[in-house]
Amino acid sequence: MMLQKAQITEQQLKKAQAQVRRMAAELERSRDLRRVIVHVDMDAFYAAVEMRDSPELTDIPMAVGSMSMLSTSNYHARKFGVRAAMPGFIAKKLCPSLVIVPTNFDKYRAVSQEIREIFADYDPHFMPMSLDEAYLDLTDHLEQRQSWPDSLRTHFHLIITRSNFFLFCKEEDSIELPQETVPEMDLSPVLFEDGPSSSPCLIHECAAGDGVFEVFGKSIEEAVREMRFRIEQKTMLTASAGIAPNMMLAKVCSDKNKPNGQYRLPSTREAVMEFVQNLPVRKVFGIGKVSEKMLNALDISSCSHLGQKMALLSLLFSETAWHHFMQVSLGLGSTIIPRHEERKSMSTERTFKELNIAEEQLSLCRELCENLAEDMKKEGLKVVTEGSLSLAACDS
DNA sequence: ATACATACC
DNA sequence: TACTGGTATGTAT
Repeated sequence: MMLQKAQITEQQLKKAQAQVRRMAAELERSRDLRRVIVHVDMDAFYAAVEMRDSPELTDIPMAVGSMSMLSTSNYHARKFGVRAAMPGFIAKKLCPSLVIVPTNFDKYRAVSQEIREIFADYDPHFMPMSLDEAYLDLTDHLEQRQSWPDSLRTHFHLIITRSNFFLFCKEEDSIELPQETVPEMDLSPVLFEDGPSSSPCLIHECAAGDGVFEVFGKSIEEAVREMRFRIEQKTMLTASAGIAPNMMLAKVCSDKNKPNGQYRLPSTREAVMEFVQNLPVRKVFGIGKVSEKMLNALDISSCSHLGQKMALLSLLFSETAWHHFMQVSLGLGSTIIPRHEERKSMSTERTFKELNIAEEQLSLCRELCENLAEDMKKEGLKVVTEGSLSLAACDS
């Protein structure tokens, strides 16, 4: 690429510059700042679930995974440089006291289901990206919200008092509470005891002073704060969120005040351009280790550099890659969240189904691959991906 | 069409 | 001792 770069003439660059200007103007015309896109991301998800369920893990560095590979680590462990996608045995060298907990996928799936129920209240067409994160379009919710009474924006705190008294609320629970406790609420608060020595009058005290419930406002920030609050009440886990006019920016914003925070990028061209100027290219979804290295070699590390070198990039990268860079440098991204149901995925099952592969054939392929893997190990060869091999065998 | 590469969680 | 596994998409031939 550097060789190619050296052969570029002044004239080529000039011509490209004109092209870039035309494209920028066209993209600018397509800019849409009307949508409110939110990216929600659970904080250190797997690790947080394990810490929640095992209190002895809360104050120590821990990670979820195995000696071969870690999925994620808690913030304590991150101080030692222990990261997701790091082999456990290397993490142990960085942090000898690290506790590694095996993954409990079923548990994370269950928690994921819980948070998705909350997401659906704000955007029935939200797009889950993994068990712990999702994109939501809050534009419609926000419009509805403006005419909502306070009661629909009221949510209950979980209170743990000295006498082990809990009060919290779930809309779907139907357990009755004495009327005088929380007046004028559509929601039914639930009251239950978790200790022998408790007195109901505590509720009155809390309701009057400490704010057992909270009324959230009508702004986007309040709506997102409310959503995060509900997630925390329901799962005892925290989430971070980013609010922006498109998916690309929302994703970056959700990382800004992590953990347990949120960040809103105002929906104005000026704010977006300002934000994008100082944004390291590596932060952008789709620009990974390799692309970063290539861009760095061209003295590009932030998105402002990206914008300055678009003409050069058009001569070195493919049309699609260049187009992506172009969008990024202008702070543009998708404002339409592909609908959950409409997204077609090439799942393993689907592949098998479409290729008309019988369960029998599949297990035969798997067996074949297992045998092959065995033989390879005997020969001292490294087996990288057994699962994908069986899929490849079927594919062929 | 196929293989290989990059990226994401 | 030990460096994933699943999915999507881009690039090269």
